Amino acid sequence: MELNEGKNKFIEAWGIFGSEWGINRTMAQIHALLLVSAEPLSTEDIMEELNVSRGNVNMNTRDLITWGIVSRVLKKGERREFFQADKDIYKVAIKIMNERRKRELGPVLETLRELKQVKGNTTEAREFKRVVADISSFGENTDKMIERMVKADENWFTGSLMKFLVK
Amino acid sequence: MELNEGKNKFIEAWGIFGSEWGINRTMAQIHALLLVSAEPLSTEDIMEELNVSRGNVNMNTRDLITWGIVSRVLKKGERREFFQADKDIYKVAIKIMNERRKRELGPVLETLRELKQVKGNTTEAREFKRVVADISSFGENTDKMIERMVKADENWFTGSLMKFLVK
DNA sequence: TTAAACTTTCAAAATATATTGAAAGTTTGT
DNA sequence: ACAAACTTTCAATATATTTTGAAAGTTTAA
Repeated sequence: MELNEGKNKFIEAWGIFGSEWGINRTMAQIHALLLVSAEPLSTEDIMEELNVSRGNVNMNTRDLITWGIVSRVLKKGERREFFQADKDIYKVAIKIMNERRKRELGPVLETLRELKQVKGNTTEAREFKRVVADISSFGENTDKMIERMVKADENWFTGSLMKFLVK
Repeated sequence: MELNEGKNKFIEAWGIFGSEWGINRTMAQIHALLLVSAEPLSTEDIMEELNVSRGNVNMNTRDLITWGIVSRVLKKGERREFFQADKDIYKVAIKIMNERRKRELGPVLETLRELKQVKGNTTEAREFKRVVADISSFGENTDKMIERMVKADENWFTGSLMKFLVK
């Protein structure tokens, strides 16, 4: 397979994978394109490569930046901005997990904490509280686990954790 | 908070959380409703509780069944089927992870394996293959990790793993 | 064998999400 | 201060996904 065909296949695969996990296709594709580009790309480069509009590229690059996995870079002598993806996949994975932890897991955990306060001592109420407490405890542990991953260094992640889990 | 209000809040929260993770809202809500119901529910019960159509309930309950986290039950003397969710949240989480592994991770890993065969020995081609190999290795490890979780017993999950990660 | 009780299907409609692109806004160099 | 070069915004449009509900299909009991 040729390099260019490979890049296109990667962009396509990453786009599908992203959309299966609630990330919009273009955002995932821009991320993929930047991951496999040797050089940082401009808005125009991305527009051309993926056939999407300027507005779309602007929105999604900004979004990728707020996720902390893409950064703006300046080339000397150039007025416009270029974009570049962090190519360390462990850092990327941890940043994504951590952002989703904060944005999506956080609110659920808060709701679950409230729900443990439901009144009543009937069988039904106790059963409800048991289910909620189980889910809550599972969620809190997942939350702490991701927090620890963020603090740990890459070596811990690839070394100790992977050994513990996979070997 | 009263039990009923609590149940509704839980159903709402679970629906939002699900849709953020690429699971349709009704499916997540049906799952939530079954999780907090003391008794198995019929199609009609679910239609009424969530205000959705018969077709929608039918599609989504069948989908939940293929995920392995909801089962049909029969009540004696009753003609129709009732639905019941597995309330062991660890089992549920592992089943969901494992299904997503098979359905979504699998195809990506296959593509990545192909992409490692890209021709060329230029700096650009080597850089591409390095990025692909990194992502591939991360993905394969995640895949193996989930496979091990499936095989392990609940105690390993709640005990050893959580201790290793969180404590 | 019939019909009532129930489940499933799927084309059409509704809803939600993503994308466009032109206009407005901003920055920079002269 | 100006205008060229660039970025951002957002209402309109397009696309994708979900939901509906009536009709078709199936099962059961008498």
